[in-house]
Amino acid sequence: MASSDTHTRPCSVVIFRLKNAGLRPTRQRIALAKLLLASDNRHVTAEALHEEAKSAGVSVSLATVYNALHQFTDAGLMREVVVDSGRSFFDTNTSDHHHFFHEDIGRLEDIPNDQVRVSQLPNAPAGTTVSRVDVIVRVSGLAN
Amino acid sequence: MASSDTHTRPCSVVIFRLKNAGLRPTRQRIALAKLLLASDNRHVTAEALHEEAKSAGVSVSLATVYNALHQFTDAGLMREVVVDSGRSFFDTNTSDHHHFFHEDIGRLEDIPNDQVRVSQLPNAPAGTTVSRVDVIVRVSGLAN
DNA sequence: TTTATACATTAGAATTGTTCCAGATTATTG
DNA sequence: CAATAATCTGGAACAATTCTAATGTATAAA
Repeated sequence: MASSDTHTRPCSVVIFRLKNAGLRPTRQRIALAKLLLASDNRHVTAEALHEEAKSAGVSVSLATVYNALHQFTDAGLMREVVVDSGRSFFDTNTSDHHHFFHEDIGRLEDIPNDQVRVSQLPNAPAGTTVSRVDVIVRVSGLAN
Repeated sequence: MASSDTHTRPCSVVIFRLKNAGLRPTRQRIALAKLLLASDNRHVTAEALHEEAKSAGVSVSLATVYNALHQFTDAGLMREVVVDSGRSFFDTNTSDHHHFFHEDIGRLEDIPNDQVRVSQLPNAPAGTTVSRVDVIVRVSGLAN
């Protein structure tokens, strides 16, 4: 039947991605990956994803959401962005890019790649290597 | 006597700075300000400053350390830097500058002002204004 | 000075975000 | 299908931070 097809196809893509990353395609991981990896500019906290899953009718524990986010991150399917001490954001865009952080509403937004240029960087301190350079443009509503 | 002078002078500077910021120069705030504001490149967490105060023989509660750090920050005497979800760093350097973050030891280090140039920045999203641009160069030891 | 008052400090309780755990479940392999 | 290894789960444990209500202290006014 047709409706089965519509469901099967995106699922298999997600399953392939998970297997490819060395992760067993379990019900929970498939559901979370479907929510997340459909778009390449999602920025979620664990809590928010947990809520989203629940309201999508998927039953997952919060611990599993944390596990999955870290596993996806370790596998290179997502990355973690630190903008707020107190909670972690996970970003489905794994390409080299930077962020706006809306301080008043606590929301992250990608900055289009060509709109930030860091033309000079220091050498890494002796004995270290650079693992990443983050540019965070903190913005707040005009009202503030 | 001479030794009294040596103690009195820096104290009065700190008291002046506190009063100037609209903060009552209490025993606790004076002690913390002395520890912090002597140097313009200190990066502390609340816990670390609390320990430091204790081992300097100053009795302050952790809650007061948190209060003082936030008040100093609000008054523009320090600023908060977010590099690690899970704890906050406070920086005594209030001038425009950026940071190295040593991921393996959890230490922050100022990047000399002239060693980072952000030559292109995006416009702030409609309805917002930029409150700050942070460049964080994450480094880790060669061993990793 | 003293006194009145507003502001600060404190210890410990409460909250928040996250990780840990031990037992139940499920995907995979043969 | 059975065996096994990985995964999931709810709740306890944890760490950083904030809150609270009682106590203490700086300041300004008398």
